[in-house]
Amino acid sequence: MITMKHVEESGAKIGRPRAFDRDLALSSAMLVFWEHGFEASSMSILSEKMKMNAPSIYAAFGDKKSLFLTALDLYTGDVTEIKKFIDSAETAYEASDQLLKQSVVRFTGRSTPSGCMLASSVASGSAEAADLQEVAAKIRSKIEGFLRTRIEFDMRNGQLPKTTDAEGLAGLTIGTIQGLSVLARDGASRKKLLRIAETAMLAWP
Amino acid sequence: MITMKHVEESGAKIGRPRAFDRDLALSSAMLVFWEHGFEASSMSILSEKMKMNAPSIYAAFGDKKSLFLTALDLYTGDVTEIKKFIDSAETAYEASDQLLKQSVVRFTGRSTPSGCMLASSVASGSAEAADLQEVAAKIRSKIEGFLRTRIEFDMRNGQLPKTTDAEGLAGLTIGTIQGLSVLARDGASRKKLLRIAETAMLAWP
DNA sequence: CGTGTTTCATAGTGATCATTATAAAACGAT
DNA sequence: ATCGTTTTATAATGATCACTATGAAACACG
Repeated sequence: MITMKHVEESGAKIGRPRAFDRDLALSSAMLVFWEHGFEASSMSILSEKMKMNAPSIYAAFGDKKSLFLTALDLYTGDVTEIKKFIDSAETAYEASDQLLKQSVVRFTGRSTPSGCMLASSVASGSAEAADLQEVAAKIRSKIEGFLRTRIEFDMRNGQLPKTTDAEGLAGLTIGTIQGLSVLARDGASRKKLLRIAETAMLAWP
Repeated sequence: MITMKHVEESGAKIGRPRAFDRDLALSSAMLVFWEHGFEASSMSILSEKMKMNAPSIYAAFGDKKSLFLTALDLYTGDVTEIKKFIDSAETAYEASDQLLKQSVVRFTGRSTPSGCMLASSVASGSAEAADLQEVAAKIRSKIEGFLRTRIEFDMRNGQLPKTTDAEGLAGLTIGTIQGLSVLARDGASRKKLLRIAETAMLAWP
């Protein structure tokens, strides 16, 4: 165990070299989960798309749930980065507008599945996968909290009226993003979704 | 075959009587699909909740996809009724507002699963279930069309400005409904969702 | 070259999937 | 009571599920 750790830390290669690129394989797994969701993504198709045998996947990423969570991490990125983005925006309005527009762009990428992985991959599922739904819910809740805090900040600073419904606007933004994901998966064009996003911003004072 | 048809038409009972209530069983199936989605709803748990053996289910509803489609029909009801509702409303604004509010109520019912069966049950899935996703998409598209037509009607009648973005508002309404479903499944309260719905209506001119 | 270590590839594990074959049960009609 | 019909219940079908046991392959090091 000690030698193992030492070897890993020094970066020396011992034993048979891996035949896969970890980042690439994880990215492939992300795309599979993104497209088909957690439950409908079988280990066999994951194995195929990741170009890894099942035992290699388990050795590198743990079981299917762990793999999914790691892939979800790759999809969402660091949530504190989102907070930074929201806080560093000119206004809460601008932050929400950008969030919506960037979501639309991401949901309609040509080289990725349609919609939002966070929204669709665990939208429903068996009781055994309920914990994954909670993970997704918590991420949404966090982002909504960031937005709401920023809106309240703007209200105190006079950039938004004191009567603004921070909870309503933050919820609408997150809700609209999730709704845009559904429409994107239905095949709606980027142009149309951008128009819906613009329309949603009309709700702001 | 001729006798069979005749017997069915005349309503006479022949053979062993069924031990299940078709409507009740279908309703139970709907609840299962609503909660867990199409793929995660196994025939074994459907069989349990419907209080029917698998062979009885297949005899009465066909295969799993047919059962799902029949259950989805029960959930959505007659879409032309929705069109009637939209057209008979005072205004397009009122129709959209009512649609949002009724959706929230339905998504947060105490005796039913959270969220929208149309939105969550086929939000993702295997390639073999892609046809079901299309069915859901078409229903959404139809309702969106009804709304858009009504908005354009109001624009011509002067109840809405000529500059109104009918596509944007109709899309926002449908999108928001789908987004509200996600938030409902996350555990958001009816009160909070109603506030988000109200906020969405602020986008109207 | 031989040894230790790690990963690879194959082939399996039992469990569960949707679906169905089989036959007994329960009825109306004869 | 027997027959025809329909539904019941049990048990099985092959396929696929997530996951793993096993052993060969491929490297660094002595």
